Amino acid sequence: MAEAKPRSPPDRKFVTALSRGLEVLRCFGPRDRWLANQEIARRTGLAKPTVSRLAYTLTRLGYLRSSEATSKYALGGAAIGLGFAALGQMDVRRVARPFLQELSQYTKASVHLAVNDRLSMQVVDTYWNSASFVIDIGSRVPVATTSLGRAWVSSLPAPERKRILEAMRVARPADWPVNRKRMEQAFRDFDAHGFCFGLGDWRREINAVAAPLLLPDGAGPIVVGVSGAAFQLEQDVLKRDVGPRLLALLGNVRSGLSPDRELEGG
Amino acid sequence: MAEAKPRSPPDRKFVTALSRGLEVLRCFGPRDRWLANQEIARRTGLAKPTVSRLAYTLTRLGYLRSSEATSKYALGGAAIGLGFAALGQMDVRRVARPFLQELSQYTKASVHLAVNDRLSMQVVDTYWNSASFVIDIGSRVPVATTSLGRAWVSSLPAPERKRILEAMRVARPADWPVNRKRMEQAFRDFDAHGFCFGLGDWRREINAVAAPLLLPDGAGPIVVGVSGAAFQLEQDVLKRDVGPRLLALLGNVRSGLSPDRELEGG
DNA sequence: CACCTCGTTTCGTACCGCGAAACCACGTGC
DNA sequence: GCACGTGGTTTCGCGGTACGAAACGAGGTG
Repeated sequence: MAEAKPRSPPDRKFVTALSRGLEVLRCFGPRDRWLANQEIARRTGLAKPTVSRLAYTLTRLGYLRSSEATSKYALGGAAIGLGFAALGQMDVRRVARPFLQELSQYTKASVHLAVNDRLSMQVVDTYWNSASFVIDIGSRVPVATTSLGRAWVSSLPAPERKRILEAMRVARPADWPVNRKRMEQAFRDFDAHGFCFGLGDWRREINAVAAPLLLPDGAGPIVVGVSGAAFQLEQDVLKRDVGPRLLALLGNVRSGLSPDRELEGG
Repeated sequence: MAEAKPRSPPDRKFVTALSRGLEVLRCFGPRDRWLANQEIARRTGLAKPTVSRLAYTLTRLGYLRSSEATSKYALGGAAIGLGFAALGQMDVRRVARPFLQELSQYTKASVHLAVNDRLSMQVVDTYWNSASFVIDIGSRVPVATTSLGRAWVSSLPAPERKRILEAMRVARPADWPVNRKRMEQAFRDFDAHGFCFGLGDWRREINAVAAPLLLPDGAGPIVVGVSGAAFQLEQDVLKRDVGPRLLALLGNVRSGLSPDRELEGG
């Protein structure tokens, strides 16, 4: 939704129909598997017939599938294919794997690799050893209240940083005062140490530390984080042991990516 | 102006611009990370300015990102987000995990969970213990030459089966004679045992067995497969030990999914 | 049956997206 | 320096596409 500017858009390059179709796909969060036409219309702010046509198109292309009993849609196989095509191109994952595994073993905690998507961090790799608590691949966690998210925001240049904070404020005005305070603390942490903390404010009893990895290929920053039971990962441990190890890991990963084969699609 | 339109079907419901935009995204295979405007135009058969506009739109929405040096695009974070949103709704994965892990341990081989996307099988979960060869999450393998693909085709009703085979024939005419023979053998295997084999014809020295899991939620069949070194997983072992265990596993998974909470979105 | 609710189809019109051609921006050879 | 080649973007008028109000249809309920 939003973006509804029927009068003013001098942006002749922007293809509205495409944008709307993708907006329909975006409706499907992890929470809602089946959405009715009307619900999609409500969420996107589009007219019913429009949704009907877009959904029809998406279904024909395999991005949606419709329940037999009709009138409900769910994400289809093509959507998965698309996401994994994107995932497969992140050779960071391949390079980082052994390091992440090792760190996971050492810390006896979970190690995550995440990318940003709007106001969420999308976990694209997970390693754990005996942790009872697992953020699975595919999980999404909020930017605002996790170390993963804070590390990501911290790594952005000032203007983008500001845009994100503004978006956060608008999205959850009630939480903004506390979020803002925590975020500013995160910036200080990042400047001082190079990593950010998450101390029980996403989930009680879960502490975490995370740091961004900037790649030279123009992609958004990737974030690596360690999380585990608070009694095991006290802030002091995170700051003095886990955090520095995390930074060392990032250095290893960075040099593991051959620095000269950029933009080579082959 | 009266009369007919000789060209496209009068499918007033189909939104062309959306379809084209998604076609652009589809260009990006695992092979090609960066695509130039022209290359996209070539692959999709669209006119250059059209591609330019679609790419612009997709970039603004986060589905693509453009290299600094301009003129090249790669898949962006939103694409990943979309795929994982779809993935997160497959609670099969959650339920199946312990069983898959156990089977992986028992067989000392890799165990995969895959869904179909056109002529590929998309691996959405992987378990391995000490296997040297790993098909990672996100890998795609061909339908035609793998046990995963064969099991999937075997599970389809006759008409769809036919359609897929036809698509396979068109896509790779040269390989069709041998593929057809193998596929027919796969159908016989499936009828006889309930699973299909892959014996070194995708990768030498890799044997595999796979079986489909049909879920009551109207989704396409999901496929579970075991693969490993040929000398460890001889066909006889696959047929007499691993295969039956695989079927038992599917039974467990199926009953693990509470059979009555269908179509219930959040 | 009348009366909901929700999804799809119709249909005329506004306007959106299309693509030939012009326009740029870089490289490259001479 | 210039012509030339290549590859991407912008212009702009036209055709037809996608939009959405309203009509239609399909289930469900009293």
